[in-house]
Amino acid sequence: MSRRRVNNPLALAVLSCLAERPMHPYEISSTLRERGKEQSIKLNYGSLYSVVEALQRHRLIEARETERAGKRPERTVYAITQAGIDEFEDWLAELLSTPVKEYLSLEAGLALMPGLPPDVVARLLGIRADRLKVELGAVDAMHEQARAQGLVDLFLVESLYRRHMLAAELAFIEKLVADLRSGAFPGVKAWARVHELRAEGLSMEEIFADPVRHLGEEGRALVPRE
Amino acid sequence: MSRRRVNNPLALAVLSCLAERPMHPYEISSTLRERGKEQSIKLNYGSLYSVVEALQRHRLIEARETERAGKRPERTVYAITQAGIDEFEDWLAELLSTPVKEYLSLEAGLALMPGLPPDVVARLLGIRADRLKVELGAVDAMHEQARAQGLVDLFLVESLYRRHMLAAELAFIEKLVADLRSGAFPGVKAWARVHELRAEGLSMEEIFADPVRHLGEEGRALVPRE
DNA sequence: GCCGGAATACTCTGAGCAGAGTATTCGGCG
DNA sequence: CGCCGAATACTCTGCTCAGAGTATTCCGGC
Repeated sequence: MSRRRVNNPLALAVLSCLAERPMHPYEISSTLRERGKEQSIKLNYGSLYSVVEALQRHRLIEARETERAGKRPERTVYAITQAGIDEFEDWLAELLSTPVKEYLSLEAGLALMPGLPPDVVARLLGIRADRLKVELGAVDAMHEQARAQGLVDLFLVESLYRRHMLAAELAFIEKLVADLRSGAFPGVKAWARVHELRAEGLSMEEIFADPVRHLGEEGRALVPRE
Repeated sequence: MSRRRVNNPLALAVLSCLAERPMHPYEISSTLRERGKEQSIKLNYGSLYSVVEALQRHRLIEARETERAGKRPERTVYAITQAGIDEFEDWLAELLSTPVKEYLSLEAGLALMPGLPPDVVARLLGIRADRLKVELGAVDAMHEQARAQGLVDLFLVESLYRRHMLAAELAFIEKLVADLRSGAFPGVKAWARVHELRAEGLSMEEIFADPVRHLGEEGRALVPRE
């Protein structure tokens, strides 16, 4: 089991809404959406209702009343408990203070990148760089609009963080693509050669049985010592 | 349903191993571990075996033989199919070329950060910065050791990416902490005041019914126009 | 030669969660 | 005044996957 009884970050968002005032689940979802929090916290109804149920089971929130406006379906209004407030503050503090290992999809991609030839990888990463630029443009436009509407940085800080990380990724990718294209990336020749040989029908075992013969001096570097 | 029949990145890693040569599941896990890929791709046995089963169901891999060495339990050796090779290349290409929205835990934390008073947030983020520095040191030490053992960048690239992103996060956090502490962060006074008032028993509604009275001129900025 | 710990090689279980589906009601437009 | 689409407000289903548990075997030390 993970540290928290309810692990989904959406539960933290629910607690943060209910810390302001009692609400019913759909109102929680609308509030989060209005404030743009669904950009940072994945929100879907399936999860929302099961998360609310789980929070109630653990007495972090409690049902207040079931009201009905007009002929609309019944809605249960929930309020946060003292235990819920404590959990919210403790959880949020942990989130801010403690880095956790996150498995980024690009990290997986880079880890397996030798599975494609270097020129293909360079082309694909080039495409990624272009797409990142488009995304950055969209984020910037959104920020400008938000500021024009008088929104302060306090409510944009998560988006500013996102922008910062996107820009960092772009910088890394552009450097990597440049090195792959220029040949400055060490071992790129041998890496390309491996794919040529495999296309000719050689197996990995055959190639690495005598790397220097098949790949040249650079091939030696592909085989870790010890 | 998501685009891939088998969605777990671990499945991609399995395909990448079997693209080299047939293996049995436990050998796949050892191979990934040896190469340090479990730093970038979450690997646990429960997932591994269900992922292998799913890949087989979709004819991306197929069972070759069940062998037994000595009295060890039976092991099923799997080989990749042509469909599996196609899926591997297509999937990897997508991973490299197409950014996907990932929900970072810090992004969630920052989005909900107004739920704690600014001085507390600054302290917590300061702790995070310290921890990030420790992590960066560990990654650097690991890289030095890997290079000393003759490992080329090709097999470290995902770790270099990770390092780059950690450093970027650190830079963002340090700037943010400095702005919070110096008061350069817009709205920080009003934000602190909201928490004081709440501690005195006022509700959010009461405070925001007349923000300028409770929070001063700065309070106006906390209420978005329109 | 026997004991303990590491390595080998999985299996089981159940909670969580995503995505799709459903039913109702409101508001605006022709 | 009737229709259509958007908004409201959920419910259901099934699959994934994490974590813990299990059994065997090898190996090194005493």
